[in-house]
Amino acid sequence: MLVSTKGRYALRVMVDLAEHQAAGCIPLKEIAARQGISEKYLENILATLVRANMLSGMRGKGGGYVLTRPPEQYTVGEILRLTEGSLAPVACLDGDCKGCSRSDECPTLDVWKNLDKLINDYLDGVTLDQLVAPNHGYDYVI
Amino acid sequence: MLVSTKGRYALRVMVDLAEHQAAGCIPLKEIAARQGISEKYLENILATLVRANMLSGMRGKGGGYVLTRPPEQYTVGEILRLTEGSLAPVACLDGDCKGCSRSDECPTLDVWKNLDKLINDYLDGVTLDQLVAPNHGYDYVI
DNA sequence: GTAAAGCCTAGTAACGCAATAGGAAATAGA
DNA sequence: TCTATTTCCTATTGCGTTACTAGGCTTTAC
Repeated sequence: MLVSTKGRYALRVMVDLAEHQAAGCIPLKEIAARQGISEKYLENILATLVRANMLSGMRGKGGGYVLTRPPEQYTVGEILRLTEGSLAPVACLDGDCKGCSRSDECPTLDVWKNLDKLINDYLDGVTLDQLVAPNHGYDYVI
Repeated sequence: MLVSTKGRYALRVMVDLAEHQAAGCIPLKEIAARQGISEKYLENILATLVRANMLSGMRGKGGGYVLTRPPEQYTVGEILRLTEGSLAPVACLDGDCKGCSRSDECPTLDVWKNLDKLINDYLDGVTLDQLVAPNHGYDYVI
């Protein structure tokens, strides 16, 4: 599996925040309820996004999370690479294993490289605003 | 990780067999040595390929493995789908989880579907003969 | 008959994933 | 200042999958 729950949840949450950005700070509780994800698990995921400055978290009463940029400036690729660690389709292209002793003569390496580029290019071409439902684009603030 | 060692090894072995097909039956021992893969582990992988009729195994002295079709009739996609079970990039598209209760409204589902198609289409477009090293195409039989 | 090969069923150690637990620190409002 | 609400931080745990390993049986050529 290329993308685990962590990455999938992260993406859904980012879309959720984009859809509700007009409402300002959104507390984790609200996102978790809306998305049907355990609050504790979401905490981990949001922490990763905050540390990478994709979100900012406001503590205390009335706090919550907000996007740090407009939705069109996030790509799906960067969100997934961050939360998954890597989107490499095989270990051969991923950090540690890089520089396999057979890479010079490996007949399959090009397939993996092409696949890797295909995946990353596609996901880097999709931005968050493209995933926001049309009817949510202009939330009214109550 | 989309593709594990099982799929990677399977692909390398298939290429190896394609390169040496002129030599007839190739015993597991020889492939394992050439590819630097544990014999016992390779056994499992080859068993899967044989059961799917991608290879045939000849028992007894002088036995070994041969391709059942010409290399240009194998796609990388079918080899990997067989050995990996599935090439779906997310669990949402894979057997059990299919029909997630949120799929009707999921804003990210299209991304996964597109990615899935991209991956499978690419891998189905690459055939085994394209991975065979040029100098191995016409092995001399000794 | 024997050596060389594939076939078959288990078993196991290590790892990563998904989730949980418990508390510390910050903040707004009463 | 007290309290409720919220994020932040560091573990820990159960579970399934991956990557192998073990041992024995069957087939076949010489």
